Amino acid sequence: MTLSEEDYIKTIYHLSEFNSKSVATNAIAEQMKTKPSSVTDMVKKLSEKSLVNYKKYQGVLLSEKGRLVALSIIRKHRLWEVFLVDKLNFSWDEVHVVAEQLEHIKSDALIDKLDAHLGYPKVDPHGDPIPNKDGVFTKSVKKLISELPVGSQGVCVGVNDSSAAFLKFLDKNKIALGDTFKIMEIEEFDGSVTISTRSGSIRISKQIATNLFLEIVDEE
Amino acid sequence: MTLSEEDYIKTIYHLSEFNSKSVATNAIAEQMKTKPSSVTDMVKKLSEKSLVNYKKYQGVLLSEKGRLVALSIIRKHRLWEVFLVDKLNFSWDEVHVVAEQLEHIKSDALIDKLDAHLGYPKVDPHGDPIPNKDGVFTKSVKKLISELPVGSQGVCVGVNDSSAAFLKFLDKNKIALGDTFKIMEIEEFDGSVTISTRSGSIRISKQIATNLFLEIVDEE
DNA sequence: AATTAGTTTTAGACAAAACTAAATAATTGT
DNA sequence: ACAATTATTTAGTTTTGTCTAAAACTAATT
Repeated sequence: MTLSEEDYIKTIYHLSEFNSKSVATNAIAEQMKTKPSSVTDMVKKLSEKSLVNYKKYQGVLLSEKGRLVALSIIRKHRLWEVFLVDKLNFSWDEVHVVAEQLEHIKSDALIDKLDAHLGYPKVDPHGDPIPNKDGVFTKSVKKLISELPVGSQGVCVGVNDSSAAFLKFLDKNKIALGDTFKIMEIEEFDGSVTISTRSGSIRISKQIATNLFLEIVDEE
Repeated sequence: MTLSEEDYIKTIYHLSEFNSKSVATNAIAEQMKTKPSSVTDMVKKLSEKSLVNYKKYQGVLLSEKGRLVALSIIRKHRLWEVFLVDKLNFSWDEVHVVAEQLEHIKSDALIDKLDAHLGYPKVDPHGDPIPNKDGVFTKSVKKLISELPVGSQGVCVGVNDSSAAFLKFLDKNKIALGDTFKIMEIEEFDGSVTISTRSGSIRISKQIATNLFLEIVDEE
């Protein structure tokens, strides 16, 4: 597998992760900042290696073989992210770019030993699940606060908006990654949400609630 | 810098590491398992970027700029080797191939943090020195036992011959990487050497002495 | 000084992965 | 239903790094 092939496989996986419809050439091109014609070429090549199922004008879907390749790349990406945050003290929002490079390192032994070194983590620093060697993983349970019902409880694992202003707001309100929150009350009128934290209850506006991800603990 | 350019720079560095003569096109080709014509093409390209000094038919030498690039790649390679051995429990002889991939990861922050995480090591698992950020490093003090005078003391950091038979011999005689040895006596007649180890003195043949590297501690 | 053996460079070609421009298929709005 | 729009593919180039084969150079020998 070339680096480029791996990147296409990964992109196709992510584009079909939720809606399991076939993926459009244009969507891939846009995501990868390349041109649709380049996508067509590569998709033909991947199809010949039976990594994707492809028919002209019909979009693509990963084959089972392709899906396993994608999951092995994602496994590597997420394990490296855990390493960068837990062992090298990177902050959660700096790791993606470096992990995009590290995910292409080819060595099964390396990944096995890294996994062991990290204590077989189940999720990466953004709360996304880490597939095991066989591509098996628990569904993501990462949700925006605004999507959760009263009573939900979870660990804050990420933000949508990483502007300086927003991060400053979080800091001021003593909200940090890794904190555990519980949804106490949802105000129907304006969508604001009251959450309880270690340091007491606070009310956050709808805008904040649509920018904070929790990883829910009591779900499988 | 492309991956390929980095590999050429590194190879040229190693070929001129000891004899500071200019490096022959053929030598580079042989080392890199490529053809002399390919080397010429690349060397022209590197010359245009003033990474090497090159005149037709005269061989190449790294420029100061090129030397610093080489040292930064070597720094990365050796730091990753330390990581693989110290943190992931790879054995000293498995790490080179993986480190050849890891050395190309581009992130200054990553290398700084890795360096700190490893405790700012001075040498890699083979006893080779690790350049600092500015390309400064202490000369290698790695020597074969057969090259050392009586009284020398050092840490065993590597072997020349990594055949199963040789490794088995070392195991049987309780010689392992990381052990400290002192040269007690050299037999002129057959070149055999008596060394003291933690577990007592043993005599090793000249053949063994020319296959074991020590890193000398009391030298600059 | 000429020959020869070995090394290095040139020239032309190829594969991979991208591109542009043009052609063709699919979809959508009226 | 069909014209207009949008999406996709085809065809032909470009770039990077490689290759082979042939030409040119260097150095050593006669």
